[in-house]
Parts: sequence; C-alpha cells; structure tokens
Amino acid sequence: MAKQKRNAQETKLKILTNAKLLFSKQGYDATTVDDIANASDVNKALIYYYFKNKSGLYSEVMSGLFDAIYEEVVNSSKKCNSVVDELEVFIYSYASYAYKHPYFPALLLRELSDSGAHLPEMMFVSMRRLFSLLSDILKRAEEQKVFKHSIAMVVHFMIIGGLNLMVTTKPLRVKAMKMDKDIDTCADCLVDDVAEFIFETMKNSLEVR
Amino acid sequence: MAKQKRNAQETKLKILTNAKLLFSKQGYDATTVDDIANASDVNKALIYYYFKNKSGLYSEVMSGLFDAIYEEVVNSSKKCNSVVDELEVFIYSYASYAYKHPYFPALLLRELSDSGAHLPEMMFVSMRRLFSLLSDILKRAEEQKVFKHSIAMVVHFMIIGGLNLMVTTKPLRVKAMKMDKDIDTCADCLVDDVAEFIFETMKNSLEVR
Amino acid sequence: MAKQKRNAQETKLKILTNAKLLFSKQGYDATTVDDIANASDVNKALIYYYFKNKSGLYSEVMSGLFDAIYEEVVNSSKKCNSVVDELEVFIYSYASYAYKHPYFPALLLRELSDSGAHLPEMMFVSMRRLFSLLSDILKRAEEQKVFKHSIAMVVHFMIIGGLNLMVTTKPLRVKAMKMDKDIDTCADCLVDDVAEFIFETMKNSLEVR
Amino acid sequence: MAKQKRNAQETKLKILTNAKLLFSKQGYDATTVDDIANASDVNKALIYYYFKNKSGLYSEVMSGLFDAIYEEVVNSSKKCNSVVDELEVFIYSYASYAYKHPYFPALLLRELSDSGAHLPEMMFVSMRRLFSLLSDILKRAEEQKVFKHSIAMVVHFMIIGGLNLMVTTKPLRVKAMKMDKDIDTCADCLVDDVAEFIFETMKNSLEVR
DNA sequence: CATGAATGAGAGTTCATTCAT
DNA sequence: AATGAATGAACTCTCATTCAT
Repeated sequence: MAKQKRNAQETKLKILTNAKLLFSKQGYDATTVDDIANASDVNKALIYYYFKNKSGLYSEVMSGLFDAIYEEVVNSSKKCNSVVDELEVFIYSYASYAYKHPYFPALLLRELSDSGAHLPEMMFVSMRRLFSLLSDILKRAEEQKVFKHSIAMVVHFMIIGGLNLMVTTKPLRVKAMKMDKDIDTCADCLVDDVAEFIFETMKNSLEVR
Repeated sequence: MAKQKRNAQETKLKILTNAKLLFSKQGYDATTVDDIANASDVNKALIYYYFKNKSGLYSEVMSGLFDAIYEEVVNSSKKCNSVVDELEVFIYSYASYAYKHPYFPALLLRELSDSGAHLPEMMFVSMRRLFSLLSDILKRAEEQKVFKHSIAMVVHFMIIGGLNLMVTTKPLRVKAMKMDKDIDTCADCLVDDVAEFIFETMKNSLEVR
Repeated sequence: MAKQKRNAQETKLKILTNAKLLFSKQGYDATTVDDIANASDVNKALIYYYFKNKSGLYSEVMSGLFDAIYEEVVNSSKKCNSVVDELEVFIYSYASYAYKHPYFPALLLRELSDSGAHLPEMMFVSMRRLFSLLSDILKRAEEQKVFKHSIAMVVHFMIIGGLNLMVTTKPLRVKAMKMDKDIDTCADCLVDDVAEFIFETMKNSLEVR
Repeated sequence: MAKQKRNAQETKLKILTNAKLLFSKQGYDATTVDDIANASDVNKALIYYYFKNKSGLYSEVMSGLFDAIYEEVVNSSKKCNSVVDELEVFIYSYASYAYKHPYFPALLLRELSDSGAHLPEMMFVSMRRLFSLLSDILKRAEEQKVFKHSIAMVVHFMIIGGLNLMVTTKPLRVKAMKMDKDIDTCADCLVDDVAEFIFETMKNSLEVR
C-alpha cells in the first residue's frame, strides 16, 4: 500500500539528513523521534531498525559532521606552503564549513556546554583530532620562530568560539539591529570578512616581529 | 510530616539556587521540576506557587545571572584610568565571574546556540547591555587612536567564546590530558592566565604601533 | 496590611455570591476554590474557615437557591383562588425565578444529570418539596374534576425541563439564529411568553371538557 | 506483559464504548483518562494515540451518539402516513433510544447546561438537525390545519426535557419512592407509558378541534 | 524493509486542603 | 477573622521504545 522498497541507503540518508537538521534546530532533547520520522516521511519503527535508538542516531549524525569538517580542513591545507598559510586555511575552511552547515556550530556548542553528555567517545576523539591540527600548526610556527609561544587550547577556542557564535547568533543579531541601529552587531557581515578578521587578529598578535 | 519552614525568601532562594545548578549541569530540557524540588527539599507544587511554571523559573534564574555579571563588570571598571585598562578589566572580571559561577557559561552557550528559544526578551536585553559595554570601550579606544578599527561583535565573541569554552570544557580537557600527554589541553591552566592570554592577544593585535 | 475586619457576614455573603456565579457558569469540577477566592477578593484559606470544604460551600450555595425558589413559588401561590390559577402561578413564578437567576437552571440540570452525585440529602429534600407542590395542585384539580388524571412527575419534568432548557440554551439559540434564519429557535422570546405557552399547553391538555 | 491484541478497530471501539459509559456516569471533568484506560484494559497512551486528547475522545463519543439518535428517529418516521403519526414516532423513538442508551440523556443535559463548553461545532450542528426534524413536523401540521400554531423550540424542550429528566432521575426517584410512599415519583413507569403520556399531552393541546 | 499497534515510565501542571502566624 | 506558605495526590499528556505482522 505505502511506497516501500525505496532503496535502503537512500532512506537511511534521508533520516540522517532530517535528524541533523532537527537536532541542530531544536537540540537533542527537544527533538522527538516522531519529529524525525515525520520529517523523513518514514515510519518511526524504521528509525529503530536502522539506528538502535535515539542516541545512536544522534551519534551517527555527529560523527558524520565531524568527519566532514575534518576532511574539509585537512584537504584545504594540503596546498599550503607556509605555516601562516596553514593557519589562514584552517580558519577559512572551518568558517566556510560552519556557514555552509549552520546546524553544526549549534550542535557543537551545545555538546561542549554539556561536557559531552550525549556522546562520550566518538565526539571526544573527533574534537581532539581537529584540535591537534591547529595545535600542530602553532607548534611548528613556534619552532620556525614565525609565531611567539601561545596557549593553543585558548587560541583554538577563540577561533572556534568566535566563528560558531557568529553563526548561531545570526538571527539574534539581525533582530538586535532592527531594534537599535546604534549598536553594530555585524548583522550582515560576510563569512569571509569574519574569518579574515579572526585570522588577522591572531596573526598580528602571534607573529614575531 | 515534612518540615514546613515558613520563610518565603529563604525558600525561594533555595529553589533558585538549585535550579541554577541543575539547569547548568543538565540543560533546560533534561532538568525536571522534580529534580529541582528534590534538590531543594521542597514540594514540587511550591515551585509552581512561586514561579508560575518551569520556564518562568528558568527566566528568573537567567535574569539573576545576567544582572550579576553585568554588575560585576561595571563595578570593576570604575577604577580604570585608560581604555586599555578597561578592556583588561572587562576580560578579567568576566573571566572571574565565569570561573566562580561555572554554570553561567554553560547556560549562556546553550542559550546562544538556541537563538534564545527559551527566553525571548530578557535574555536579549541583558546580552546587548553587556556587549555594548565592550563595544563602547573599543569605540573610545579607536577615537583615542589607541586601537585600530575592529569588528566589535567578533572581538566580543572571541573573548566570551574563548572564556566560556575554557570553563565548560574543563572536565573534557582533564580527561583528554590523562589519555594523551602529548596534546596540551591546558587542563590545569589558571583563570587568570587564560584571561591574561586573551587580553594580551587582543591588545597586541589591536594596538596602534 | 490587607483590609481585614470587614464584617464577617458580608465576607461570607460575598463568597457565596461569587461561588453561585462561578459554579453555575462553569460547573462544580471546573470551578476551583482559587477562582472563588480571587473573585471574592478573599484569601483561599478563609473559604475553608467558613465552609469546611469545596463541597460544603457548594451545598450551601445550592440550599440557598432551593430555599429561595421554594419561597418564591409558595408566596406567589397564596393569592390564588382556583387550582388552575395555582398551576399558572407555579409555572410563572418558577419561570421568573429562573430568568432572574440564570445560574439556577444550569446547576439544577447538571445536578439532575448526575443523579445528585455532589449533594445527597439536602438537594433531594428540596427537590421533593418543590415537586410535591405541583403534585398537590394536580391532585386537587383532579379531585375537583377540573383536570384529567395525569402523571405528575412527567408534567413536572416537562415544565421544569422546558423552562430550564430555554434558559440555559439561550446563548446557543442566539448563535443558531445568526447562522440560519430559517430555523426559529425562539432566540428572543420573552420569559412570560414561554411561561404562558407552557401553561396553556398543560391546561389545554389536562382540562376536562 | 499485557495482551497485545493488534486489532485496531476493536480496540478503538472498546475505548469509545467505555468512554461513553464513564462520561455519562460521571461527567466530563470527573472522568479521568486513566479511568477509561483501565475500564478498556488498554494502555493510557493508546488513547492519545487514537484520539489526540481527552476532549477529542469526548467529541468522538458525542458525535457517535448524535448520529445514532438521528438515524433512529429518521428511520422510524419513514413509515408514517400522517403528521400526527410523525410526532408520535418522533417521541417514541427518541424515548426508546434514551432508555436503551441511558448515558445519552445525561450527556445531553450536561452539555446543554454548559452551553456546549466542551464541543463547539459538531454538537451544535447535530442538535439543530434533530430539532429541525420536529420543527418541520409542527410546521407541516400547522399548514395542514391539523395543529394550532405553537412555539416549536419550547415544544421540543418540553419533550426532550421531560424524557431526559425521566431517564436521568430514575435512581433518585426510586430512592424517593422508598422514603415516602405518598408521593408518586413514577418510579417504575415504563418508557412507553411516559412516551405515550407526553405524546398525548402534546396532541391534546395542539390539535385543532 | 517497513509499518501500525501498543506500552511503561515519567514530565509538567493543577488543585483541594492544611498549617503556622 | 484572615493570610501566605506548604503539601500530596491526581491528572493530562508525551515520548522512547518494542512487538506482531
């Protein structure tokens, strides 16, 4: 009666996509399995068939996202020929990914405010992998006497925090702009301008002169 | 049967305090009114007697926090005698508040990833009030030719984001340290060191030389 | 602090009046003690001080109403000089009471559909007292060969049912009229016309010719 | 653990039947969803699965009843060959339905005393449909000079009111009889006798002589 | 693969009622 | 006489999860 046999892979992907969207928009708790099933035009039980349970689905969503962003950053940084370049590329490619997938920053921030309550291991590993990319850049830059010594973890969070908050607060900032023209909330800044500003800030500050 | 204390103020405060703790540890959705009632050693219905409903309680919790941090920052900056000093004080006092009330960063971050889904107006107003403090510092510094032009919103988020993430990820970072000694997650950095590093970064980068 | 010592009797009356109103508008279950306290501008606990509990208050409200309608009917029928007159007066005075106190029909109907779940005895006694008034009229009329034999209980319910339903459905009937002009729901019939019609119907039918 | 029957139709019907019973016995507010679930030997959540919410269930119950009584009356009146016959059939079939489904009168009376607070539209439409049946009979009778002019709405309520109250007060009247043999509450009158008496009363009174 | 039917555990909220003052 | 504080028991409704088909 219903449209069955619709290709397993495709169905699974559809579920993942909708889950990603809903989780990011509403958070883990506020998103129900029913929501996801309806959005995906799929029976609720099927979600359990594919993903064991809600938290399993969430994990799979998050892994996907982390893998993707890692790929993006790593790939982009291949064609670099200086550590400073590498930092720039790190920031730009993270920024561009964040803007292209605006659910990601929300999910990441939420996860970090929970100290990773929902997904212990995988999240953890992926985060560290990303951080060690930056950490490594900074270390090499220091060895090459291009950058001063810095606290990599804090640099990382200034970059990630700055970019993520710019993405997640976009609607808030637009609203603020409409209410009070005097305060500039950067409501229609472009990604690249933000990324550039962050990069320049870091370079300026860290560079050995 | 239970102890009826008949001290309204005290009781209400006890509820607010426990709510603050639980909301920050577990998030809004994952914290039940029962949790709060039990933690406060109070009948659940009493919470509704004082706060109308869960979201009303949450609002009151958040208002309190925002008011407090605003006070802290404003008071501390009174004794400054230069704009650069003001920036330093802004960062340090925010940092010290965040470390003293570690639930605050978690709540703030979560709220910002939701675009303020849980509390429309009040949150909004308080956030802007805090931001305009920093925005004003930067503007005056620029007028005095002490700082270059900068994007205030991004500066704000780099500071706030950096600090908040350092607070909320503390347990995660400690765990990471134990697993892999090679990656330095700044697991036992002190508040003041972090604040100082952020301040220096910003000053270095923005200062007119 | 608050306006106390406001005369006990007066306060009690105010509570009774508001209770009567609310119970009739919303029914027993849907009316909360808080509703009544607020409407009466009185502390909730005071209601328990005066009336033991919700159902006690309800009982007192109902007794008052039944006593009043009984008085009304009995008094009016004193000046009659024929049984037919007495029937007429019974119907008219009941009708006028019902229109003057439109909460009464609603309460009565509700009570009767419950088989008197809320107030066992008193309600019961009062109802019977009223019925025996009519029953007696019909019996005497029959003895005097003025009326044929009839089933008093059914006559009673046709009168009471007809009048009460006309009162309680007034808003419904007005609404119906606006939607469909073709069906005449007697939306703006006057009390007296309804009473007259009922009286005439009964007289016509029962009279010995 | 419990028996899962997997027969949707049957289960749904069981719920509706028990709901009908309980709502009529106890009224809307006093009947809990738990009551209905227990009586139906069904998990509470299932009720929400089928009926959205309590008031949705109530609506469905009431629609069913109104449809049924309308059918009954309409079908019975097909074989009539005079308007007077039609009136008789109207009264008898309503009476027989009311006696066979004694929850109906209670529900109807309660609904009418509320001015339809619980179910806006459907109730309304169904009531009017029933009334227009009688209204039409009276109109045609008048045109044929068989009946005098009358106020259809009041006639309707005298009939409906009389019958319904006879049904709902049955237990009360039995109790009264036991307490006082002198007052005849028609405690063991038969349906048909009541219906006949009402019909005769109306005919006698309305007929053109 | 896919679905509708069914469940258990709890969450938020309300309310009659009582107690201390 | 009157009040604010506090409670326990219910009640409606939701949701992750499972089962039978």
